Amino acid sequence: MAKTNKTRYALLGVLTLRPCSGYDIKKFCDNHLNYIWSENYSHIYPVLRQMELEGLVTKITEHTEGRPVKNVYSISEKGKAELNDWLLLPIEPYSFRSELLLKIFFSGDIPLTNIIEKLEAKLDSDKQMLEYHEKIEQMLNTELRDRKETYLWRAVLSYGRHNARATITWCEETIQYLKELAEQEKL
Amino acid sequence: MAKTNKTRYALLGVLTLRPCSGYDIKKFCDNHLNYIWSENYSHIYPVLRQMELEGLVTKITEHTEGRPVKNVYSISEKGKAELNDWLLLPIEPYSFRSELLLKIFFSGDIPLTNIIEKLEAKLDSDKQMLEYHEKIEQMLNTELRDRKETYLWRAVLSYGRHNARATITWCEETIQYLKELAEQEKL
DNA sequence: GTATCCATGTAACCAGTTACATGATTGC
DNA sequence: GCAATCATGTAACTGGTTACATGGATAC
Repeated sequence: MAKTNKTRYALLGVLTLRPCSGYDIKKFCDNHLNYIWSENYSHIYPVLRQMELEGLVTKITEHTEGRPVKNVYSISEKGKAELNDWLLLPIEPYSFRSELLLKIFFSGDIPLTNIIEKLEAKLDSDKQMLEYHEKIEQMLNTELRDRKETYLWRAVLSYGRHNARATITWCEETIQYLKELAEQEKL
Repeated sequence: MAKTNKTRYALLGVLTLRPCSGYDIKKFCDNHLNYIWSENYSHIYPVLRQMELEGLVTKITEHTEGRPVKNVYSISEKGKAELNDWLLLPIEPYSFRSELLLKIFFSGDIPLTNIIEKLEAKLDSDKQMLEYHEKIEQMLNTELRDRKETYLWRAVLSYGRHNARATITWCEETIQYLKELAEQEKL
């Protein structure tokens, strides 16, 4: 069997929070799950249709004047059951792949300045990630504070923070280290 | 164009270190790149053959008595050039996905004990990862110490260490936090 | 008048996974 | 006698990406 399709569970998960269109789901992933999960339209729409056929979700088509037609999906009892079964299963082994680390590993003949540039880009993006976490944190303390899942979302957020900080520290250390090496080479 | 095939660069990279068979490459990935990159045979072999056709690698078939035939590949000048071009390019944006975090995010109706189990499994695997890092560290200080790329490998290893430690801390904190919650619920 | 947002999809492609197939040698 | 290692591959599948296609409404 091929790797189980996790997209369906991600979509079902979002639908437990509230009924959504494909467009809403995409927005939710981009705005709230960005640092955990990502999806794109061309995967969301077919999976939603497939799940409708399987009876995991139900569709209602909304017509509003002056707006495009909107297909709003809700999770069914069957869908909830399937999601629950999956949530209980242990985590499948995951093969980590990092283009950045792979490149550095084989960069013996690449100018140090080029490697440093890559590290600085990574540093930037992880700093931005931390700011993004701040925003989510604030949301957890305001509009989302009364949802029963808040404590879990806080835990998930905390993972992102720990790892972003670790990466930032590593970037800074490594940039420093490579810069010192570059200095020595010049002498 | 679909996401560029990074497997070829990983294979080319390994071949810059020494000529290898597909089997050797797989072993190298498992033993040395485990925390950066992974490959499996059914991808390695076709990609090697493809790269041979493109003139990026050359093949020599070794016949040794009492052993299976071994196809040893070496990187060509053209292959080195292609690898180099890729190494110089900036890192492509990467969409992070974590099954563990996704599950936790949607585990509002799942028993806390189940979530804690998953965290303990993650904690274990990251502790093992740290031990594995120790081994590589020792290799860097002994048999690999005279290779010119050692300083880069050290940097890569350091990433793994920083992130494993961050994850371990997060797991411990979160387990603690959930256990306290579970206690409160019992009261 | 231009960019962004809302909204839904199809077509084509391909990277990577799982399962299958084979067989000799070495170490416990 | 059994498991692990050495060694190479094919077949089938599918998840996910990119590119393409459309078009009205709203904000600047």
